[in-house]
Amino acid sequence: MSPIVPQTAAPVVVWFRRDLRLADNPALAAAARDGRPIIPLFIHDPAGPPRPIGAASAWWLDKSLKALMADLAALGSPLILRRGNAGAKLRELITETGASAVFWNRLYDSASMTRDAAVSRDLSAVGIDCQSFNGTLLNEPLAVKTGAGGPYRVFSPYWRAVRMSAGDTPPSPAPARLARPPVQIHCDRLADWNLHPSKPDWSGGFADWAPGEAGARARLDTFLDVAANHYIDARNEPGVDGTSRLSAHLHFGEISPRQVWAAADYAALHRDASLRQIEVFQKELGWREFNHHLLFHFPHMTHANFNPKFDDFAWRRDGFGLDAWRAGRTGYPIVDAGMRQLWATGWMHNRVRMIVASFLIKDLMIDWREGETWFWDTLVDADLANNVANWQWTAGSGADAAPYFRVFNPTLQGEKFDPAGEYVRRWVPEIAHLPATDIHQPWRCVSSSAYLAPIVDHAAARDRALAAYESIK
DNA sequence: TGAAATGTTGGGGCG
DNA sequence: ACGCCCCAACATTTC
Repeated sequence: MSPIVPQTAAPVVVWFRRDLRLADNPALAAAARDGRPIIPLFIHDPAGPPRPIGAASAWWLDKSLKALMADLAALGSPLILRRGNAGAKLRELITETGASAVFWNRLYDSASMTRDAAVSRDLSAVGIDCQSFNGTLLNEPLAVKTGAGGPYRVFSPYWRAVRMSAGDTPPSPAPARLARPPVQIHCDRLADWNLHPSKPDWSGGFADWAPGEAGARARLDTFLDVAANHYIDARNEPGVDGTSRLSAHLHFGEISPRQVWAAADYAALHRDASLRQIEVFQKELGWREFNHHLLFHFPHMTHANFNPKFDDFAWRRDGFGLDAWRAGRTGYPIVDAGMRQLWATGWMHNRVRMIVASFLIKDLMIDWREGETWFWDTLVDADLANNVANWQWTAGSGADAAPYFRVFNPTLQGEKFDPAGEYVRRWVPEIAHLPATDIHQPWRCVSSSAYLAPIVDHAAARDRALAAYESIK
C-alpha cells in the first residue's frame, strides 16, 4: 500500500519522451510509488534532439499522444503538453507548480544525452531531484562489455553474451491510479502542434495502424497468437503478414522490449508456440539492442562511415536515380513495390528494406545517407539507432556489415520471397495482370507497356559497384 | 540477412 | 556391353 501523502506534497514531474506507456514504465512507477502528486509531461521540441522529427513519425506521435492522454486521464492525472526547448519548458513548469522532482527514462543518442545531462545539471543546481531510469532497452550500452572491456562490434558475440539474461528483469504493471496536483496547469492543444499532416493530408494509407499502448499490446498478442509459429519463413515474405509490425510501437515506447520478451517467453511456454521460432523473433529484439549499443559507443556513425575506408568511396550524384527510387519508379517491381508501400503506409517490410537499400547503394551507387534521410522522413518507425546502423550494414560501411560483394539481385529476391507476386501486385498495379512467372521481370512481356523499363541494367550496375568497392579495399 | 561463375557428379541417350 | 557426350543438379569458389 502507498503511504498517505498530504495533498500539499510537492508534485513529481514524469517527463515522457519515447516511453509513451503506463505499464513497465520505470520512471512513472518510481514517481507514483509514494503517492505524491504526479505531473505527466510531454514536451514537443520540433528541432529535436536527436533531429527534427520526420513527417511520418509526427503522424504517429500525434495519435500516440492522444492515446496516452486518454490513458493518463483515466488514471487520474492528465498529460500536460508543452512545446519548445525542453530545459526551458521544465523550468517553467516547475516554477508554476512547485514540483520538487523530475523523473524520466533514458535515451542513448548523443544529442539527447547531452540535452538530458544539461537539464539534470541545471535542475539539480536549484535543488530539484532528477532521476533517470532504463525503460527502453533490455541491456543498457554501458552494462555490456567484451572480455577486453570495450564495446561489441559484432552481433553474434554480442548476442551470445546477453541473450541468456535478456529476460531477467520482468516487466512491471501500470500504476493503479495517479494523484493529480491540486493546481490548474496549462496544457497546449495537441491539434495546435500540427503533427497531423494538412494541405495535403497524405496520411490516408496509414489507417491500419493503431498507435498507443493498447494498439501495441493488441498487435503483440495477435502476432504471438497467429504468426509466431511461422516466423522463421513467413517473416521473409512481404506478401504475407508474417512480421510483428511492432517497430513503431517499440520506437515510441508504447510497449517495452521487456514486455515483448516476456510475452514471447510466455507464448513459448504456455501457448504452444515453437521455441525455435520464438528465439528467432527475440533475436530481432537483439538487433535493436545491438544497434543502440553501437550508436551509444560510436555516436559519429549517425553521419560518418563507421568504417573510415568508406570515406573515399566514389558515391555517384544522381538526382534522377534518387528521385526514381524515392517515387518507386525504378522499373524493378520489388523495389518499386517497397518504396510505394513506404510512401503509402509509413512502413516497409524488412526484407524489402534490405532490397531497396541494396538497390540505392549498389545498383545506383548513391550514398547511404540519402536513403537514411528519406527513411527518416517517411517511416513511422524511424529510429536513429536502427536506421543508421541498418543503412551502414547494407552499405558495408557499418559494424559487422554485409560484405561488399553481397549485391541483391532484385529479380531473384522478388522471385524467391514474393513467388506468387502478391506483394508486387498490391503495390504496382500497372503489372498486376502479369502471371507469377513474369511479374518480377516485366520487361519480358509485351503487355507490361504501362510499366517503365528498368532505369539501370542490374548486371552492369553490379559490375560497376564491385569495381568501386574493389578500389577502397 | 547473396549471386554468379566454376567445378563435379551421375543418369540417360546414343553409336 | 561400353565409352562418349550432354546437361541438369548440386557443390564449391569467387566476387
